[in-house]
Amino acid sequence: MDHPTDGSTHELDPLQRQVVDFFVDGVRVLGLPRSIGEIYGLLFISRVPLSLDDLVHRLNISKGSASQGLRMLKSLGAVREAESNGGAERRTYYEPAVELKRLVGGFIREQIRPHLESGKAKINRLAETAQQVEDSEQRQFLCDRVERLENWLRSGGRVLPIIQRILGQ
Amino acid sequence: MDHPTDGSTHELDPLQRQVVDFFVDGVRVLGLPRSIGEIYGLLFISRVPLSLDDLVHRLNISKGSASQGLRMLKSLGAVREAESNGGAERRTYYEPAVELKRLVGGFIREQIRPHLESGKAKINRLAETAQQVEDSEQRQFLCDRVERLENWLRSGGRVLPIIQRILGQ
DNA sequence: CACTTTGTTCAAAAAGAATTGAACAAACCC
DNA sequence: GGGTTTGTTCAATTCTTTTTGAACAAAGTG
Repeated sequence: MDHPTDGSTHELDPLQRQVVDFFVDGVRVLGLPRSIGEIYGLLFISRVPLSLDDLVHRLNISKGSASQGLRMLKSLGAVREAESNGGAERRTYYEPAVELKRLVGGFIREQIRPHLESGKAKINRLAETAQQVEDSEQRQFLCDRVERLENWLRSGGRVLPIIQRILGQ
Repeated sequence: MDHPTDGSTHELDPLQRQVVDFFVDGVRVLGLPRSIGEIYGLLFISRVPLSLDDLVHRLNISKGSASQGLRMLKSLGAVREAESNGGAERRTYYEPAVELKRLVGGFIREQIRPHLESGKAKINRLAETAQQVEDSEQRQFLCDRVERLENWLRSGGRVLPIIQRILGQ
């Protein structure tokens, strides 16, 4: 009962290592944990879908890490469950989404939009507070600043769809 | 010898607190440390430039933190040293850059471009390694993937100037 | 020069985030 | 039901990053 899904069971070969490291660095820039990069990287360079167990063994990470990592990658739309061949396979295998459009879209939806939304809410509260300041000079200054923040977020909101459009070829 | 630069010396008032927290959250999304958000936030909501000491006292952070935070903010182009009034002032005061264009430009230059560059370098090495794979099917697959990565980075490189242009009004 | 004021540096401590692993659930099989 | 295989959850641990604070430099002042 062994599982050499791709021709190799343990230990990444040097090229796989290079790719995994590339993605580890990549996701760190995005503020995502290392394991996410490892998992996605290995899937990205695999010709066949891999199971959770494959990931655990090949990357030397815990089942917990692999499970949580896959969950997040799924929520980002960066991996999907592969269509099982027969119906006789109960283990699920994962394959990467490799279109930049999808990856960027998922990241924006899951990681950026929510922050923009909560940012807007905070600014609204801020505007209220600023309105209540007695001193009119000071109030004017504060309202200016708040307005500037509103503009920032508006710009952010406008730029996202454009990014998505450009990255969708 | 006291320094109530802005009318208050200690303790942020509720509005200042709200703004600082807003920026603390904001910079965390960008993967920058909390202190950066605190410092920029307080400067952003101050009508007059503040000194390192002002920041230390008002934010309850260490001199070390304030010094390093200001250094980073300067390198990002997010704060600048204020023109000293007379010449009789040896302490330096800081004020925020409040144009989104500048902030985004600095972030792209300091945090994004370098990663894109090093990413390109890694992909080049990757391409070499992939070329040397014996099995021609496997080599074909790997080269496809590498090419895809190259496209991703190219797209990234193309999108940055567009973002900058849009955010510059 | 001795003394103060302002700011930087960096090793050590604290805070925070990710990973582990063991316990648990769910689904399948005999 | 009892046993196995697959996957999830979450408190405890480990690892990373940030912050602190004390020592140090630099520059001004009397």
